Amino acid sequence: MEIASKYDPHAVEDRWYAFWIEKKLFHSEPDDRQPYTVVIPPPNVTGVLHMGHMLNNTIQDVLVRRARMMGKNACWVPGTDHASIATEAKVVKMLKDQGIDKRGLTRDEFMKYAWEWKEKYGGIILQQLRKLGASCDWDRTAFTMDDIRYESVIRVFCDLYNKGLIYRGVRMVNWDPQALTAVSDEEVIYKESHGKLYYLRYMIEGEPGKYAVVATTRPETIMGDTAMCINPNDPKNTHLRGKKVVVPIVGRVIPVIEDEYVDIEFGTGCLKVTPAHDINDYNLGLTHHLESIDIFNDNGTLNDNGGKYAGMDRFACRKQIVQDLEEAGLLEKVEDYTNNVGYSERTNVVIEPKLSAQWFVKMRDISAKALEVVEDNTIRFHPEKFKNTYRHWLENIKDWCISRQLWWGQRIPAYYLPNKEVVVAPSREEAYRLACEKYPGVVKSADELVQDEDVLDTWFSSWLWPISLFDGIRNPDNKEIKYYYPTEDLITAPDIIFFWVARMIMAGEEYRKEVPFKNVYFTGIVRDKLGRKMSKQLGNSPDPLVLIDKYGADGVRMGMLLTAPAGNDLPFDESICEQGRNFANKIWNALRLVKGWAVSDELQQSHENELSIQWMEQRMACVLEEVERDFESYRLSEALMASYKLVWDDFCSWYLEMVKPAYGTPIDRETMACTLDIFEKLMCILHPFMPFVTEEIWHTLRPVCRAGQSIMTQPMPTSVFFDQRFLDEFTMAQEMVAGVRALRNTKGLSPKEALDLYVKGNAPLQFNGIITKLANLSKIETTKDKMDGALSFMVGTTECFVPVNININKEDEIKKLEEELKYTEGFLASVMKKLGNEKFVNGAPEKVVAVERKKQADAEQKIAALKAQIEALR
RNA sequence: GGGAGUAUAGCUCAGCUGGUUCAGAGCACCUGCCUUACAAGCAGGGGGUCACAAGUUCGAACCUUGUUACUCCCACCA
Repeated sequence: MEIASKYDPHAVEDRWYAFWIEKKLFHSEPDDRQPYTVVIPPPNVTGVLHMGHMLNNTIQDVLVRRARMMGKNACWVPGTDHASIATEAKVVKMLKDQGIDKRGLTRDEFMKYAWEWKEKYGGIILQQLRKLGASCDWDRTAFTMDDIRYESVIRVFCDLYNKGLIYRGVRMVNWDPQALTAVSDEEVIYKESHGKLYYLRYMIEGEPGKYAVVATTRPETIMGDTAMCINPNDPKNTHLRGKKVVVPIVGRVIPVIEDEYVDIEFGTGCLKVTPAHDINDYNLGLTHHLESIDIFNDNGTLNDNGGKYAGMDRFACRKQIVQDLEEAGLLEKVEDYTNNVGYSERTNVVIEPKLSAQWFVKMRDISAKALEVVEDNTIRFHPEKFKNTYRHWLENIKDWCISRQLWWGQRIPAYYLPNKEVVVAPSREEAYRLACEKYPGVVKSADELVQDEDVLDTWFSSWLWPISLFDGIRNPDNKEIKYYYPTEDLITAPDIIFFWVARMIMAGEEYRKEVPFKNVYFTGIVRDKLGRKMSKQLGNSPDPLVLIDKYGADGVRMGMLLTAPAGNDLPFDESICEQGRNFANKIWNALRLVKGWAVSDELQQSHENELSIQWMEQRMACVLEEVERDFESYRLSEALMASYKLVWDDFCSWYLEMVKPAYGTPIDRETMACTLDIFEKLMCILHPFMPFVTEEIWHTLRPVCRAGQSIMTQPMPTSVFFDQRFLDEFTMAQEMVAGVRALRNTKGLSPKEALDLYVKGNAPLQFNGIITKLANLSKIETTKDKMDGALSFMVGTTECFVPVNININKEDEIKKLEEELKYTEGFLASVMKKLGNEKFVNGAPEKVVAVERKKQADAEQKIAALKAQIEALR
């Protein structure tokens, strides 16, 4: 059979993915096996695959595939998130491009367009995940706004409302003037920005010519000023007590109030108070019962309260008002100033604090248990340091603003009566019944009820995800939720620990009385070579599909995993995918080698081959133990590295060379069978990391037996007992081989020329045959005496001699030996110093002292040998 | 402003309870090889004051304190 000398992922990947789908190998149904459930962090339905998704989903796939091979009923549920703001913005833009203005549409018309858009363009990302090899149960694909999830969200809203955990209130919220909606605190990104600090003169009423100076970064908000505030302990402003001042330009007379909130050191110690447009001013307004004057329209332009500036954009107004102040002589000075300004995460416009009526979830009670289960490790965080972040947030938690002034989302099931009362119910009909019950005679038909215009925050759907995916809100006792919940591992990025992770834990406690997952694995953030976060704006993110095309899905998966320890940022450089690609090719060529061997039934298995197999199996057991430990502690990159070295070094570089028959000669059947077994097991170990190439090779190794089957469902090899002493002895044999090779290298001896090897001291005699083969020796003998005129090297305390025909440069040899002697003597000296220290000998554990004595003996022996060799050369 | 974390080879990282020849791995690099599986390869090799300083200890990459640098999170003083 002809096998191409280079592995070509293109020919393989799509074929096997189709095969897995066809055989329904990703699909899970509840059965007797132990469940292993993972829910995907639902990507935005509008999203396209980026490197963060690649990392995140590769990790999930590794865990899921491994669990499946370990005999668990693995279920990885995919889906997408409706992403209110992002999606609505995209649809609005699309409509605009078609010349349609959203404001000219009814809600229903808009929703129709939005759903059409979603059906047409949404979920591309799920298609892309297939290229990566993701073994999601696609039959279960869900959407946060499909019927089950929509209804679940509505039910939860009603339930929490009835429990008194949801309320409507007027609060200062973060207003996004572009998206025209409130956003939660978590969606505001503060960025340092360079602005100006304006010093404005507020004339004191009744004292002509006298004024107080106020420093502000936002002079346009003076129209909303309803007080000036000073600190009662501020000596420089005592003269302002009880006075009234005149707001510049506006002319309104406002009182001077006193509050310790004001920082005496900042500016002049005078603060203008604009309760409608600053959260701190708002709080001052509450304490001092100030009037609130809202000067902005929802889109960030000034409203009628802005007087002559009405209709202007807030930033244009700032410019104009500064000019007007200057002309009026009311601008004292302007300084450069750097402060933090909040931007909307979604639209990147400056957030405007705004008073408005919104719906909130009371967080205090609902969050208490959520802290506990993480503190007591019912849910484990990997890495653990994120517990700190989590604790800090929960201990300072604020109520969650869940209403959004958008159409794309679950519409809030609150209905207003003509008498301004509100009822909350899952449907208009039920709301009507409820209204009749609570306020008899107020409404005559359901049509009279006016439903709240707002939709719910997208996270208000996502927080139910692990439950709603299995319909556990609507049917809390159904078979699926009982089987699959709680899920096992959650893989997510640390930046949504509050948005999502914390809230899922709360929802889990509230609706299942149980945690939603047992482990949370926080991935790092994928950055570029310069350490910048990869983002669309910067254009520094490679297209994952192009990478897959270039290096193969297996290559990219491996590249990502190799440098991605949990919680560490991943400085991604495309070149690391090469390592993955090269590895796939390496295994591929091992396949070519093995498949090229002719098998003979006549041949007896040699002792060397038997030993080689024994070693390889033990070595595999040893590494498996390590891999299992790594998986238990979620150290995936280490598990992969250990597997990588097992295959490349132990299997390819050593084992295959050991059993490889001489060119043109066959291999015995027994060794061939064992080699295939080992090779298959290695493919199983690698399968979770590199699903495609391992499936292809697994089939090619034994095409007839494996037809119609998949490596996916093979049992994962587990570690068994291994003899460490045997492995150590082999290590010594390896060192002897390496010693001979090094001699050839430094002395320019051809690898083709067979050499003799004489060994003085301890040697792993049982491996002589193997050493002979790998080092290309004609013979290997033990000797009691050192040999003159031969090249030499040492393995531990064992001396090895290789007689050669070339002239030995005695000076060079002596120099080399003397260097080693010097090092060993230094080493011995440090050992002796330790052993000479009474406190050490008495204080250290016996075992440690014994080790030191062994070091001493070995070093002394080595020094004697080196000295003798030098002497002989002289 | 508050908190957390990190600092080990050119790069990315291991290094567990302080003690094994403990200073490691992979990549990169250097040298020699197209050896009939693989140059996406083989064989061999060089490379680190474990950020800095002090302390604890018989013994410190590891524990303590301080210093410096970087990263992240939270808060949002106009």
